[in-house]
Amino acid sequence: MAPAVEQFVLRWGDLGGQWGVNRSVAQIHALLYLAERPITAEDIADALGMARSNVSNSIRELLGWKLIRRVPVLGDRRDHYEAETDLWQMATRIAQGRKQREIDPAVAALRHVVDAAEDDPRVSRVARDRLRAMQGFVATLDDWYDQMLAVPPNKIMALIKLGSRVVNLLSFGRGKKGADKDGKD
Amino acid sequence: MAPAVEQFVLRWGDLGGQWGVNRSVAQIHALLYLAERPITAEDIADALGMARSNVSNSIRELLGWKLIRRVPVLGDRRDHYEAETDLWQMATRIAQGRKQREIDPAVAALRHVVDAAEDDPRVSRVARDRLRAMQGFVATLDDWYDQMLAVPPNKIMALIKLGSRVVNLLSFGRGKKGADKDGKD
DNA sequence: CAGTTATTTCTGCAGAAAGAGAAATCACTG
DNA sequence: CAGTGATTTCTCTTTCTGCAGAAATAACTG
Repeated sequence: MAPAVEQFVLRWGDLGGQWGVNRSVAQIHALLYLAERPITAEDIADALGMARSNVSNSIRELLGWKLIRRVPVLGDRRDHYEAETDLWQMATRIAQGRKQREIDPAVAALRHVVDAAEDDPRVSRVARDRLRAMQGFVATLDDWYDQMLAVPPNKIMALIKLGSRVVNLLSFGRGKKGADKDGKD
Repeated sequence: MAPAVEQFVLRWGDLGGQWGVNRSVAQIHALLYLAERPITAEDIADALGMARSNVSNSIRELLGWKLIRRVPVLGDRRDHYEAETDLWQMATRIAQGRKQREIDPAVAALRHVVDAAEDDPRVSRVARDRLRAMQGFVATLDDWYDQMLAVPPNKIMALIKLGSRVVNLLSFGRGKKGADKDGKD
């Protein structure tokens, strides 16, 4: 394996660790992302020096995230895998997964807490207000997140390319300071 | 401590754990967020049942993220702390912190890997292309992130309230399907 | 300068998580 | 039904991380 590829695999694996994805999973994903053609589980285990079982479990997780897919290869009974290479698809799927697994439960928990606080006279007025504020805020973000995930990738890309200029293109460019016209507000 | 408050502290603490913030830090933050008035490190240790030293370290971290601040109290030599209660400030500071600590290193690492790949004949054409694509993608997102953090909170809020309708308000609403006018594309 | 309060650093412990490998089970093919 | 590949489950080991507490240091006050 070329040093650069190896580096990428290692870095990506490490990165995954920081983001709550386990290292093996991230490494396998990295390897498949750079692979020219579909490869088998055994090849993966071989290339990365990890146990077959570990590869099997990790593949299962990656399939769950829809970041890789199984592809049949003529004349070979073994399963081969290839990665999703459309980066927007990738990003979207990761974002969806994280939202479902982390954000949604948080929102639910928060709602529950706020409900409990409403009925409790021992909770100060200040605390109650802050809880409500937090709940509203999170709900707003959550809603936004959903909407953005529903917008087709190419349009999102256009939005991003616009960057902060989007602010000026819309009506609320009428802020106090008049002349910040170059995306640097 | 009222049950609802305790619940919030616990939930928030737990949530922090999932996001790479350690539990004590998140709990202290939750407690301060709901507090009516500035409180001392000792009170915190007391309320949450953790060691003074632990509180001291956690406070230091929270100060680093600028999520809480020190405030003097008349007639009391001890230090008191209060939380930032503006949720947009909070979100912005967390986002900035995470970017600095996680995204930026990743971008740098990726750039490094791409450079290495360019000079290496052992790296296949496909792999090289994919690395470049990844690098470009991440750089774009990184740039966007920076720009958004620079936009004042109230404008961001306006954008978010618009949600996916923002797409239609801008010129590239001329997609194939004509009539999706209610934010549900 | 003595006494009090805060911070900081270091060390050790405990719990959680990750990964590896063995073995059992399942599925398919000829 | 024998043989091969794949998945799944279980357990063991190892590694990490969080947290507590002790001790050293620093800052301030009367």
